[in-house]
This record gives sequence, structure tokens and C-alpha cells, in this order.
Amino acid sequence: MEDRVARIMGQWQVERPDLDVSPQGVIGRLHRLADRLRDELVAEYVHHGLGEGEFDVLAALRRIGEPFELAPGELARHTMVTTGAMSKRIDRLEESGLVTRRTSVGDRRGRVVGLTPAGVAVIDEAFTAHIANEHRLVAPLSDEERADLERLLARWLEALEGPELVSR
Amino acid sequence: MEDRVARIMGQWQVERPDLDVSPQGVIGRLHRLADRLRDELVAEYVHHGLGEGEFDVLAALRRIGEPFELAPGELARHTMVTTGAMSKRIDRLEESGLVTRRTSVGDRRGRVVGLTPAGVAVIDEAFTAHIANEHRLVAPLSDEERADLERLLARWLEALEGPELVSR
DNA sequence: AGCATTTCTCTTCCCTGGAAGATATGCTCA
DNA sequence: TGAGCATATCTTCCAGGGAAGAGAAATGCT
Repeated sequence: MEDRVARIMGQWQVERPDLDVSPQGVIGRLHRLADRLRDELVAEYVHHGLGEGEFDVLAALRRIGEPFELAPGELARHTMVTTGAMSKRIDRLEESGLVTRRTSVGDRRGRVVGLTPAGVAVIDEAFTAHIANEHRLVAPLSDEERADLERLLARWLEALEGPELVSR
Repeated sequence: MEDRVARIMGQWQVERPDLDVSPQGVIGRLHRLADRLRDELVAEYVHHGLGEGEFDVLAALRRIGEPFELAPGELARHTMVTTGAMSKRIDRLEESGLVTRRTSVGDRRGRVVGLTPAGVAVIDEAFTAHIANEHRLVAPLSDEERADLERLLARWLEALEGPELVSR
């Protein structure tokens, strides 16, 4: 019972016996799993007429709470894309009538992006389905396995990024 | 000590207390870690003048062994992209002189993509550095943690994809 | 053999994001 | 006040991948 990653590692063992490719066991599987999960999640977004980028923006606005508004720059930081990418995401969402753009009152350089009522409705429905989808995806793991995995991932992430400050 | 994912989960707890967002603890961190690792790996490819797609193709050809040849369709399957994407990857690699394209002898519809000597040299060097990079990235984990993580990822992956056949 | 179907690759068009620069506004300090 | 710098967003151009279809060659069926 050998998975794709193991097969690849076996090939390298033959071709490059001088190298210890064991880290691929973790890194390769982690990437494959991430890709697989992403596909499943995106499929659900599409059911609600959203792409991954649009879903991310709507979710960021929704979870911030009333009045569901953020500046484009803040949205870009929250969702970890460049402001250029964010401009285009907002263009698409504005086009669909799910968000509005207005100029900030205090600082006229700034804009404020806010959910429309339709936007709230769409993301509330899509997010509910999204979470159900995530429950389905983690179902194969026992509670204990899930906790172990979460702990290991958090530890690794922290080691790579350094501890983040508790800020807002 | 709260990470980004925990903060997001906290916000949802407030805004949508009707939902149990606990799966995000695993799925969110897994994705964030995958992105982080990918960035680190890509940075190393770039040092060798390669993008991620190019690296994948060269690596697939290299690990298959002498004479380092595969058909475009096989390469597409091995690296999990469409054949359209593969055509363009091969175009770029051919342009750089790292692979050649020739028509298959048995089946004149088919092409055979093969590493040039320069291609072998580049991928051998890049892959050596790549593996060193992976060792660096997994270093924060103890041997036991690494084994636990690998086991959990493999189990989950298998559950999602179904056991793969041991075929070639 | 001849025609239809299948297989394989490549091409074209589109979508999305990144990088860098343009534009507009605000801020600091002499 | 005004010049220069900082900040925020948007625009433009490019890179890379996916989807769909075109073209060429092999295969199957009658």
C-alpha cells in the first residue's frame, strides 16, 4: 500500500541514493493534501457563484462584524494578497452587487468596501455550506487525530513564522 | 499566544455562534503552512533560474531515470497539470535548452521530451539544494513529531482519495 | 481498403494574481 | 504656507494555468 509520494521517493532513492529525501514524506503529502482540500472547498464556493478570491473577501467582511466594512488595504492584508489583486476582486464583487465601494469620510485617499444586503445573504449561506463541507472533510480523522494534527501544524507554523503577537 | 487562524475562528464564534468552525483549526493551518512552505521552496527554485512548473517537469524527467524521457501526456499526469499547461512548460524549458522535443518513433502522433545534458546538470544541482532546503524546513520538528505528522497526513490523504493501487 | 472514431499534442482564449508604476490625497516641518 | 515625503488605491502589463477545440496520426470496423 504505497501512495504517490512514496512512489516518488522510491524513484529518487534509486536515482539519487546520495540524498536523504525523507522530508518529502511530510512536505509532499502536506502539499498534496492541501491541494486536494482546496479543490473540495472551491467546488462548494462555485455552487454559490463565487470563486475562491471572492469568497475570501466576503468572509473577511462578514466576520469583522457590523457594519461589514473594511478598506481595500485591510482586506488585502487579511486575505494575504496584493492590493492589486484586491482591486480586481472588489471590481468583480461590485459588479455582482455583493459589495459597494465608497470614499472614506476622514481620508479621501481611502475607500471603504462594505457588504450589501445581498452580499450578507450570499456569504451567510455560502459560509454555512462551507463549514458543513469542512466537517465532512475532517470526518475521516478521529477527534484525537484531529487534535494531534492541529497541534503539530500549529507548532510547525509557529516555528517557521515566529510567534505572532496577539494584536488586532 | 494566538495565531492568525485562532483569531479568525474567534471572530466567527462571535458573528456566527450557530456554527462549529473547529475544522478550520486543522484545515486553515494546513493551508497556511502549505503556502508558507511553497514560498520557501519556490525561492530556492528561482535561485537556479527555474519556476515551480519548470522544476516539477525537470524533476519528473530526472527521477524516471535514463534516458530521462517521457511523453508530454505522461508528464502532465505525473505533475498533475493539464496537457495545455504542460505544452507551455515544455516550451519554456525547450527555449532554455534544458529539454528537447522529438517525435516518437513508434507512434508519430506522440512526442518524447528528454533532458539535455544541461538539463540534467541543472536539475541535479537544483534538486540537491531543494532537498537541503526541505531538511531545513522540517528541522523545527523532532523525529517523532515528523513521523506522527507524516502518518496523520498519509491517513487523511488516503481516506480522501481512496487507497491508490500500487501500479506504475 | 475506406471511413469513422480515438488518441495525443498543441493552440487559443480566458481567468486570476503579482509587480511596478501612476495618481490622488494627506502629513510634516522648515 | 509650501515642498517634499508618505500613504492608499488603482492601472497596466505580464506570467502561469485551465478549458475547449483544432490538427495529425493511429486504430477499429465493415
